[in-house]
Amino acid sequence: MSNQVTTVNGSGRVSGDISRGGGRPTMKDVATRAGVALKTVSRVVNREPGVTPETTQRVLGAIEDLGFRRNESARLLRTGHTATLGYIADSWTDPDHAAVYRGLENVAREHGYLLYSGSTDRDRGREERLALAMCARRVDGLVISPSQGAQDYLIPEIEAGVATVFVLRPPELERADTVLPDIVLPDQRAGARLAIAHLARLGHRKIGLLGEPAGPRSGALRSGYAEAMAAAGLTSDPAWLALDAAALAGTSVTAVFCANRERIASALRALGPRGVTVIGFGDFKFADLITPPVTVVSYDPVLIGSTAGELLLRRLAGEQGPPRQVRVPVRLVVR
Amino acid sequence: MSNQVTTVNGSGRVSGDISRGGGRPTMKDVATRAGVALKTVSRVVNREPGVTPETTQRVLGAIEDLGFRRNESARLLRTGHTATLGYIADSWTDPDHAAVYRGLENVAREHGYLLYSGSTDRDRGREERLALAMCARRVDGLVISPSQGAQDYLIPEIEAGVATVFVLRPPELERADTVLPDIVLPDQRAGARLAIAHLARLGHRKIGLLGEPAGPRSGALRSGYAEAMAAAGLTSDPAWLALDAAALAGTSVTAVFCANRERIASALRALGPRGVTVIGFGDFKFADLITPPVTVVSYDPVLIGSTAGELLLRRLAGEQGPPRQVRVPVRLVVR
DNA sequence: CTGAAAGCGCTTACAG
DNA sequence: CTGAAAGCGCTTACAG
Repeated sequence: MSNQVTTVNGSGRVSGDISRGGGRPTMKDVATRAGVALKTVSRVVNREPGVTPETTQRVLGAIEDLGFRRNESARLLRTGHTATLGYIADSWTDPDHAAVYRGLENVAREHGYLLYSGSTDRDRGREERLALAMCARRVDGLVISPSQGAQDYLIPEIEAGVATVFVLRPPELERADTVLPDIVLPDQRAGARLAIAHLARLGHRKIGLLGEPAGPRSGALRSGYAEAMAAAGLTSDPAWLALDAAALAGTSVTAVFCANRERIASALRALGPRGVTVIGFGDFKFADLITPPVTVVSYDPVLIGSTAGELLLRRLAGEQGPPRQVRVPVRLVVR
Repeated sequence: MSNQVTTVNGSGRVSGDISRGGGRPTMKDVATRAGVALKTVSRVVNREPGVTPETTQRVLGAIEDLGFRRNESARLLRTGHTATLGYIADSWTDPDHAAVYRGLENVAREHGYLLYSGSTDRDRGREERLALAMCARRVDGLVISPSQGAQDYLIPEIEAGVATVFVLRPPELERADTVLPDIVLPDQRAGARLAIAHLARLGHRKIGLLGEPAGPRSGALRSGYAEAMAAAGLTSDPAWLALDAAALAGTSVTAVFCANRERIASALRALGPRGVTVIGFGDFKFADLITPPVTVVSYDPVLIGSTAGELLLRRLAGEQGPPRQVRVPVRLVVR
């Protein structure tokens, strides 16, 4: 797409130029104008009792006249906490990460927290820089989708009291709560079992796997697949494990199990109307409009976000105890 | 989907309970430990010149021993700005709003800004509360996707120096920069023209409109459609303007122009394999997998976000002048 | 009912 | 090269 943009100045009806104003009024200014002490302004602003109606009116008048709005950052500096949480996602264009944010924000809003956020594109360096920048601003808590690699940089922060919850993928660090879908835990293959069992029920016996090219996580998926095949009473040809989209059309498999949305799309594009059943991890918008129909293993990412938020708030409320591992159920969306 | 989640405590291998630590070391603590004045610690931390290597080493040692990390919020309070921008979106599950965030974050990261963010679900009250909460934290700038209604609550903030840019939809307030796709400006119907002209080229003469049910924006779309029909030399039946998904199947139209992604999906679901051509605003992931193929009018939301960020930075750098209206081009994705 | 002082954790302006 | 004091905009603890 073209990067060209068009700029038009003014609308012909506007009041004038935009210029940066100078200096906001402070409580001190309000106090001077109202002829009271700083502390009295503070009392009025905080609705503390023990101020006569007349004084209150004078102060409120001065606030109105000056357009005073309290500097929350200054208040929070004195108070010790910041009423801020941070969220570090992979990417805003990944629907799961965006949906986790929605769930987290719901909880944050209800409890008066504001959110810092940023994305890493799965770059560990960006993850660390973002997390430490948020900690330097003294966020009360952090929700992180961990990139590949250790999270040791967080240990001093956690010890200093930053509540931390990892979501969506298991972290290496074992000193924080986690909220994961039931498909990524090493000892639980609920997702793979659901999918393979469904295909077996439909009569499929030759089921291929379209996974990640390589890396530490591809092994977990493969063993999950193997386990699920065995559980369904099926044997798997080693060749079915090493599939990529191009090889797919040349095999004898009648169904293919895909690691994620991108793989589902690759399989559909490679196969065309060949009658091979496609199933995989991750539902997506308007998936119901695709022919042939594609069944998916799905979970509720919004629930992951809200659960992470609630875990965070409980820790901030003082809950002690070992790290919690919360599993969000997966389900089959049959099409 | 079930709301049931499973919690497991501990992993059997962890070092112990999670507990909130107490108190971070401050510069004062570092100064005491290093046997220097506060100001000297500040010099070392800020890499100011004029500190002997020996003193520097003592201070760095104390920082290391204590695990000191400067409180950025306190520094910024003194400095006067916050190096923070705010982004207020409709919803994180709307791909356009998430993509705008990506573009904005790219610019923010390069320039050392952190981002507050929140979503409104198109609720004006939430928009106002979020924006004012961010201003109370003294964000330097704000990027807002405006909900229905006036944005007058922002006037004092803009006058106090909060740089503001509206994105995606035109605001009522005329005192801020805007970055909009070329389809929503009242005097520019590029998007509608592109779509209708394309259909006319394919030989369609009876083209329906599947728009918003009602409201102030449905009128704009209808006149855009009418204008585009006239520009293509076609006449439009009033009945084709009042379509909903259910009525669609009963009309004689051979093509239908849809206001947004949701309408595209409704049309496809209602029509099935009926041979009516569907076209509309808004591309989406895996749209190429849908049969019959659907052509869309699209734009680059990431570019909207980065452009908004650059506009913001220019204002923060002191640029004066009338509000700028930036238009991001739309294009046809033919399928 | 109201206020003067000290402090949150840092930087700025000035002195030695 | 180093430091003591004042201040960013607020709240806390105490006094009258």
